[in-house]
Amino acid sequence: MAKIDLARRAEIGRQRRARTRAQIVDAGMMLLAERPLEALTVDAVVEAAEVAKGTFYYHFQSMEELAAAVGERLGETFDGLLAPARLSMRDPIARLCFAFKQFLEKAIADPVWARLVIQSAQAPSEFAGEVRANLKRDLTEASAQGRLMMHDVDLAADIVLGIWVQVTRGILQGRTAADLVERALAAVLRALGAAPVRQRKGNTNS
Amino acid sequence: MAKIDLARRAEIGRQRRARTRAQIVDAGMMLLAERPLEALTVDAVVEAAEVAKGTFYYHFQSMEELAAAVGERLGETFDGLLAPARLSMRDPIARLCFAFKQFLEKAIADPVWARLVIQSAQAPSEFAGEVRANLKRDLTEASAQGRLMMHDVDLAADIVLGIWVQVTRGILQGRTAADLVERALAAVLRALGAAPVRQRKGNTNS
DNA sequence: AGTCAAATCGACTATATAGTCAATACGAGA
DNA sequence: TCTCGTATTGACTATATAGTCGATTTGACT
Repeated sequence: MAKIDLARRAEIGRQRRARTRAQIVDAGMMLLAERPLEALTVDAVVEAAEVAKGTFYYHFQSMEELAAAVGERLGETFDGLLAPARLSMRDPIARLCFAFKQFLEKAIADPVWARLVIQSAQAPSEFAGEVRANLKRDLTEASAQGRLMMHDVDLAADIVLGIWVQVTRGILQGRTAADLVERALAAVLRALGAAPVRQRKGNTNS
Repeated sequence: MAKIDLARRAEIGRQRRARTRAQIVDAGMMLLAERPLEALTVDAVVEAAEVAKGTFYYHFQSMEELAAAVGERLGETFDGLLAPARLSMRDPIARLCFAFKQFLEKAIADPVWARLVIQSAQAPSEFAGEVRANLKRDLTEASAQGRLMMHDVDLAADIVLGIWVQVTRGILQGRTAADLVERALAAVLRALGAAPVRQRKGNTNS
């Protein structure tokens, strides 16, 4: 008899499971920040996560699956960084500027995050694709408003991404001059042929 | 006695040795174009080069040493691409434009080369440092002539390199619009705040 | 304290990779 | 054809890594 509540059991399990899984993903983030996926071993992950090998395979089928989980977590940090922009900014160029600054400032404040971003930017991952898609959306909108000198949106996206990634690399190597973020942003806007965001009726943020 | 000419013997050996070594470096270039050094195995190299494992270790102490040799070869292709510029162009911005165009056109024509360049641009290798140093030299000279809106040479270098690398990535993914190279170059010059090279007395190329 | 399903553990087998070395092949000159 | 210094070979050992699975622990609930 003893009709135990199985659903409850499962719920408890899910919580414990989530904690351990998070440990493994944390370790994965740390390690993927310093070496590419192909060079990362399961043994290294389980040692860093302080977990047995079997536990890894209980949570993930392969390293690729872990990498996907790390990518998802990274995507969440992006969403967190950009949340204010989505709410209040209607101007596509203002959004672009805000995101660019946020990303560079985050990179300055959190080198592990920066390294992870750069590693992820290498391979065409799901995460990289999403960033690019959002960027292209803003650029297309700005272009439609006649605010850009460039009309090849793909090229424009490559220019923004390229400068972003390379400046982030520079930050990791200690090239952090005064006003770096503002200067880099100004260069991006010049490259795009976009005037710095001016106050227009109801277009900029609050 | 039979006083055999030992120097001659060594010379013969050196020739055979050089052939085999070149085979291994070729294989290394091919493989390093598709995966990072940390993910490359000696077995994979010797299989691709069609030599025995012992032969690899007879020529190189480690994979790192092979990577260095590949880097050197890559550097030679750079020199070859830029040779015309060194001879005739006194204008630093003209040199920069020429190099930028050469590199992108080479990337379009030779995807393996492009992949290898991008992989090498990742880690701060000796090769990457040299490209950066040359670029900074030209940018410093241009800045001294008052031809640049930017005065942070490191940032300027990051902008040029970033756009170059990202556009090259785009090329590898099939984003090769018409006039891509010219448009990308124009964007770089706008970002730097440099007017397109105009004919000045004795400053441009022949 | 006892129960039990879920989660965790770590020893174990398979395979892959690094690095070594004695044996062999090569080839120009004697 | 034979010699001999040099280059090449591939089998071999040792180590690292992937992936499995039965044993063990955990913790809410009874």
